[in-house]
Amino acid sequence: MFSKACEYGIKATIYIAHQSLESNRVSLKGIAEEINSPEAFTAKILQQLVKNNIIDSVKGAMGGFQIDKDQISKIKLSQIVYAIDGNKVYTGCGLGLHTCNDKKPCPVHDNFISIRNDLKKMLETTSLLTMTKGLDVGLTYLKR
Amino acid sequence: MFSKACEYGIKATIYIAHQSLESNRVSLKGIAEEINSPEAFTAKILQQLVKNNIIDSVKGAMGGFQIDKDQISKIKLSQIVYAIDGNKVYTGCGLGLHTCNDKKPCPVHDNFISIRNDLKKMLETTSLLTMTKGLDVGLTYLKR
DNA sequence: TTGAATTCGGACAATTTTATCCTATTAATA
DNA sequence: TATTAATAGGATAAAATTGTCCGAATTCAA
Repeated sequence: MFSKACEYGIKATIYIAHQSLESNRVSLKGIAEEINSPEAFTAKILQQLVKNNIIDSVKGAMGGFQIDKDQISKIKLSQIVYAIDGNKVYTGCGLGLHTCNDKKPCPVHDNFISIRNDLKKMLETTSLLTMTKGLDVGLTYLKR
Repeated sequence: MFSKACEYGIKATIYIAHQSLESNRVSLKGIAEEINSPEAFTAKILQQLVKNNIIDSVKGAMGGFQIDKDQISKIKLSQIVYAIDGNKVYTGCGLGLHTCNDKKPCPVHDNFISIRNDLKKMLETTSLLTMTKGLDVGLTYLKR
């Protein structure tokens, strides 16, 4: 569904948010360990998230990544996905046609449209805060 | 959502079905032209579909690809997708976790599960016949 | 002010996916 | 039976994605 890069990005953002809620700034190394991802590759993805104003970075010793506490409930899953995978999740035709719309639909257009809409809606309504919820009670997990 | 190979596979199968309904056997070349796909690559995909008993092939002059007329309503979109992309559409966790289930869910597990179920259901209930329907009336398209 | 810890960014490498090429095999038909 | 039109299949190439390495820049703290 998403690219590997996007999966890492989502997990990293959730972890950063979770730590930010407890006022902890986290390092690349810590993130990669916690979400089980290749460190250098994760660094690239974090850079993208920084550029897209989803997370903040602080350089230098004691530096790291963090998210403003009051942003955590405002950031939506859709923003993270968009920052890394672009809008292909939303726009793409199920069969990869360039022009596929209600007027010139592909043979599976109608079937896909509703599922795509549901997915879009879900991404746009799921907040970062929601995704961090289960973490501390050990209800949800970021690795394994 | 699907791989390029899978997209070509779906389009090719729809085209073959459409022609088979009119008792026409079609060649690789004709298929590739009709669905706008690279010929040699399409050949590989057709081989997979043949091996998975979704389409039939006839070698030699006047050979080509076809589908038994009475199979066309029985073949489901899910079979085509499975033959080419395997079961990752069904099983994969939204964040790519190895172990992600109701007992140890990832933070987006519940959100994904229903969309995934809807997708699965759609793939399993959409028949090849259904997908060929709009084609002859010019209601749906395989290229552009 | 120097050293250590850290992110940034460019270049590169490995892997996977997509695509091509060429030869072998098969079958119809002249 | 020879020719021709087709699929089958192996080897290879190109492109995209995933992953690594290393030096530069920045910041903290001794």
